[in-house]
Amino acid sequence: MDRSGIADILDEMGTLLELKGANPFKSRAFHNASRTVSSVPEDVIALAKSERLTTIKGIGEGIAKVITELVEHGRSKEHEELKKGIPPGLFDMMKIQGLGPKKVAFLFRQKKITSIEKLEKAAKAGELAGLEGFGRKTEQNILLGIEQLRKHSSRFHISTAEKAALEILDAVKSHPGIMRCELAGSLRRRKETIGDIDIVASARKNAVPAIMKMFTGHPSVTRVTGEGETKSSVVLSSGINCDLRIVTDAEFPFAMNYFTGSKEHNVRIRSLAREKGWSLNEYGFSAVEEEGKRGTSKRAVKCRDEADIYKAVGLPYIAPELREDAGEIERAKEGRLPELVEEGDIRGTFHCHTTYSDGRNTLKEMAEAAIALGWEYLGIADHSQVATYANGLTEERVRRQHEEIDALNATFNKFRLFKGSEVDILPDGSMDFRDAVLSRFDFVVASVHSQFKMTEAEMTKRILKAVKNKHVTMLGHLTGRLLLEREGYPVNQSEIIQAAADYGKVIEINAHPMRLDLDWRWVRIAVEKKVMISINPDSHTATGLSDVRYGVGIARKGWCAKKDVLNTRNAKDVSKLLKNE
DNA sequence: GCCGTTTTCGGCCCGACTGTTTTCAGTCG
Repeated sequence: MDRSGIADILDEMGTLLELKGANPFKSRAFHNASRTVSSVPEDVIALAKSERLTTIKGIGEGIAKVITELVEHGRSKEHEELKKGIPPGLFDMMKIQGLGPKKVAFLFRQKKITSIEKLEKAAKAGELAGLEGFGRKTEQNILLGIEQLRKHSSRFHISTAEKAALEILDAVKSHPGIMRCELAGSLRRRKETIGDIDIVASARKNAVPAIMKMFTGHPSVTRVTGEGETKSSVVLSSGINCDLRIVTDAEFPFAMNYFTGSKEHNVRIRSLAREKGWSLNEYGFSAVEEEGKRGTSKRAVKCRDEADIYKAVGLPYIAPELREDAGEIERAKEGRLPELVEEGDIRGTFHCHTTYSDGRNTLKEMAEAAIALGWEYLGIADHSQVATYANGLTEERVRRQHEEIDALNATFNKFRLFKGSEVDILPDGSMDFRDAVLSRFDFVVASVHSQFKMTEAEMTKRILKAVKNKHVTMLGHLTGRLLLEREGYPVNQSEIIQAAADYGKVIEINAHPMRLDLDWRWVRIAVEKKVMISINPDSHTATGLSDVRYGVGIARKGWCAKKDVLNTRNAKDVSKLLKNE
């Protein structure tokens, strides 16, 4: 069993423990271990085989045993024991807003409800109201929750969420009573997909009711699910939940920190605060009352911004993108946080399509858009010949495109177009152009566009062959990770990243918002193995070039420093690097 | 189940909101 399979089982075991009403800290240990397994840079499989799993923080004797069993036999006895008597439908039921493990387990025990369908039937028949802890209101909310679950997938692409968020954020910000107001949550942490939108604001006390009214009455709001003095929740027309929290200005940095999360990061920061004798919540630090020591405890710390909070717990500022409790706190303690790449460091990008294949804009228009962004170069990479569906270029058309690029380059002052191609990796792992043609490009992006239904081993072998091809400089949207509804294909990312390191290849972060398919965890592993990263928008339009920022978000999550990113180099250095030095 | 510069036992982050209750449990983030 591979890493993600192990992570899934551990997570499921955590949920099973919740459903069975086990010690909540025990179930949390499994959920934590699941996250750890999918995010540590070490090779979990190898550690299991050499009995060194417990060297990983958060994996002890018990969970190590489960992982080892999964690696060796593909199944775990303890997992199977836990699953006994728990219908799989209960997991679906827990996805309904307002239904957690306790209520789901209760409904199962009392009413033998084992699926969303049965739950819906019971709720519609009015059989739930009157049960212990259930009333009319809960029954209605369950039906609404089911409806919402069916209508919308529970997560949204960052680009969709950002658009919806900025619209309502601007409206709230415009209220004269607002002092500070920002996006928090996973949107601020720049995750590829967003569960809901969090807005944190500070405001004058007497303006709060009016601001809440303005928020819940915004045209993009379709349903108000909660309205309180400090917090209101709504559902937007796009189906995304959006929360607004209003605090005082002194509390603002604490609220920002708290609601930016991640939850796991917060837990760690709060522990650090505790070690220093403070309790930390979304409003500030307060002294922990020690028994018999009343009044002697230290004074609360005032913080103007988040950096002050980190300073108070003995850490340097940690950028939101890093706050996943994936090693950032240890690094911060050691003063070894990376100096993250910034959007402003980007000097150009690669893997862009034009009207030569399936792009919407001409070479010249793409170049002009890049110049308008202040970039120094742009890498053109239209499709290769086998991609007939995308109007892939024949050898003859490649020649013509190169002539046009040469002519355009002659007209530029301080800008350059690089000649590239997104060449298909054919099912047998060979490339879609002859070596003689490949050698004419400044760079070659190798991508899979066909025969997705291969096994993981077959697909990995196919891509590894391309990695070893000396004309290939860059691997295009390569992990085939399933992101929301998009089709994916299975590959062994570890092996491919290792091969990229061995053969000096560049790995692409596909910045196209619908194709953010390189998980930040893998970016981080690539960075640790010193693989060069390229942030490419896979743009088919001139306006799409600015999508690079989504890739920058993922790069930052993956701990990319400026030096790890190809696009931060000047044109001359890029040329050298792509020529394989 | 995991962890330990006080610890191998006894902690493990914390508050708002909701809907159900009549003082609180469950859920969420």
